[in-house]
Amino acid sequence: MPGRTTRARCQKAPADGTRTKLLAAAVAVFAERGFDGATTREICSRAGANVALVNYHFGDKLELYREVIRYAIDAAAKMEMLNAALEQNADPSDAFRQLVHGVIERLSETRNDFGLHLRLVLKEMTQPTVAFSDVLDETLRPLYDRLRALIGRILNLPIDHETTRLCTHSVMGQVSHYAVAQPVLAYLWPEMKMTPEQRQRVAEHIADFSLAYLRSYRAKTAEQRHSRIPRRSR
Amino acid sequence: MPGRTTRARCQKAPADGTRTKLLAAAVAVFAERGFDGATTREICSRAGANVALVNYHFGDKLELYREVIRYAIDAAAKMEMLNAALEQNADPSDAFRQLVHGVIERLSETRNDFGLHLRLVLKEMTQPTVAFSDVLDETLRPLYDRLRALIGRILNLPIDHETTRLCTHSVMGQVSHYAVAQPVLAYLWPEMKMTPEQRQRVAEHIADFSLAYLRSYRAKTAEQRHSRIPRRSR
DNA sequence: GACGGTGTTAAACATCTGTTTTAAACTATT
DNA sequence: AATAGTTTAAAACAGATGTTTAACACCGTC
Repeated sequence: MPGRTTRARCQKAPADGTRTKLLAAAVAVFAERGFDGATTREICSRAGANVALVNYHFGDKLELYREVIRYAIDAAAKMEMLNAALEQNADPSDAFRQLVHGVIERLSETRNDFGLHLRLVLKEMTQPTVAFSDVLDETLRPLYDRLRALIGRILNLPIDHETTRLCTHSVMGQVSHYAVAQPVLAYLWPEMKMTPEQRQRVAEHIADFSLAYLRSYRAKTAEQRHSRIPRRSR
Repeated sequence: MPGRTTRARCQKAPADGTRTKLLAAAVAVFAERGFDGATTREICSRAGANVALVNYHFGDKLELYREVIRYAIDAAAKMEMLNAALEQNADPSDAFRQLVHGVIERLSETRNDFGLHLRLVLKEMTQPTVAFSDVLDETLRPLYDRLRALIGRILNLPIDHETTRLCTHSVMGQVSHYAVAQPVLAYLWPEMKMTPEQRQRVAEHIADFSLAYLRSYRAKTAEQRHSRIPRRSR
C-alpha cells in the first residue's frame, strides 16, 4: 500500500469542516459513554459524516481518542490560566476557594465544552484506557501539581509531604465525586437538581469542609512550633 | 419452545460447583472491567466452563449481573452489621472513625471478596447500567442512610438537612476516590503502594480531615445557640 | 481538457460477542 | 438396565463494530 495517507501525523490540517466536526462529536460521545462504550458510527453520525471518515482523518479510533485528549489539553490550559491568576492572590485560602468554585461551576457546563473535557478526564481516571499515561502526564498532572502547591502553601508544608498529598486527594475526591457520580447523586438526593445556585452552594461547602482541616492543621503546627515546651507528645 | 428451562427464576440451586464458580468469576470480571467491558467468554473461561453455561444458568448476561449484585448485598449486609455494631458506640465521632477505617482497609482486599463487591458497587456508581436502580436501592441506599444518620448525629442536625447531605457526599467522595481512582493514584503518587500500614494512614487522614469540619460545625452552632446575643448576623 | 491530489461515499470485510441449537454426558429414579 | 431430567460441550448464528476497499466527486495546476 503505497499511497496510504492517513493524515493523522501531519497535523497541518486546514481547520476545515469535517475533521473539526468529528472532533467535536467525539468529545461529546467519549465523555458520555467512555472509550469502550463509544462507537465510531455514533461519532460519525453526530458529525453528519460517513463511517469511513474517522479512519481516513485519524487512522483509527484510538488515535481519534488521543487527539480528543490533546484537544482537552487546551481546556486544561485555560484552567491553568485560571489557576495561575488565582495564585496571584495573596491569601492561598481565598485562591483555593475560588479554584473550587471555578471547577465545580464549570463542571455541568455542557454548552462551553470545558465541562465535557473535564468529565472526559475524570472518566479516564476511573476507567483508564490505552491513552492512560498520555492523559495523566499532559492534562491531569499539571493540575494535580498546582493543587498540591496551593494546598501546601495553606498547610505550610512542602509539596511532597504526605499530609499535603493526602489533603490534595481529599479535595480531588470530593470534586470528582460530583462529576463522576452525578447520576447516583441525582437518585439518592432527588431534590438536588444542580441548578447554578445549588452548584454554588456545593462549591462553598467543599471549600469550607476542606479549609476547616487545612487551617486547623496549620494553626496546630504553628502553635507547636512556637510553644516553649517543644514536642509535648511523641 | 416448550421445554425452555433457564433456571434463573427458580433459585433453589443446589449450591453446586459450576453456578457458583461462574458467579465468583463474574464478580471479579465485572469489578475489573465494568458491565460493558466484561465478556461472557472471559467469565466462562475463568470459571473453567463452557460459553453456553452462563445463558443456561442465568438466562442472559444482565441477569447474571443482577445476581452478582444481589450477591454483593450479602457483603453489604456484613457492612451493615459492622455499622450497626459501631452505632452502639457512645461517641458518634469514634464510630465514624472506625467506619472509615473499616471501609478503607477492606477496599483493597482481593482475597476476601468484600473489596471486590465494594468496588463493583462503586463502579456501578460511576458507570450506571440497566441494573442501576436495583443496585442503588438494595445496596447503596442503606449504607448512605446510615452514614447520613451517623454524620447527622455528629453535626447535631436532622438526617435530611442540606449540610448533613453535603458532608455525607464529601465523605463518600473521599472514600470512593481511593477505590475508583486507584490506578491514577498509583501513577500520580508512585510511593503510595497501598500497603496495610499506608491504608491505615489514609483512613486516619480521611477521618481527621472530615471530623475537623464536622466537629467545628457542631461547636459553632452550639455556641450560637447558647449565645446571649442570638442571631448576631442575618 | 487532462491530471494528480484530496475528500467523500457506499459497500463489504473481519472480528468480537451474546445467544441459541443440537447432541452428548451425567445423575437419580424406577 | 431403562428412562427421564439435568448439566455440559461444540458448533453455529446474528448482530454490532472497527476497519478497509474501490469508486466517485471536487479542485486547482499544467
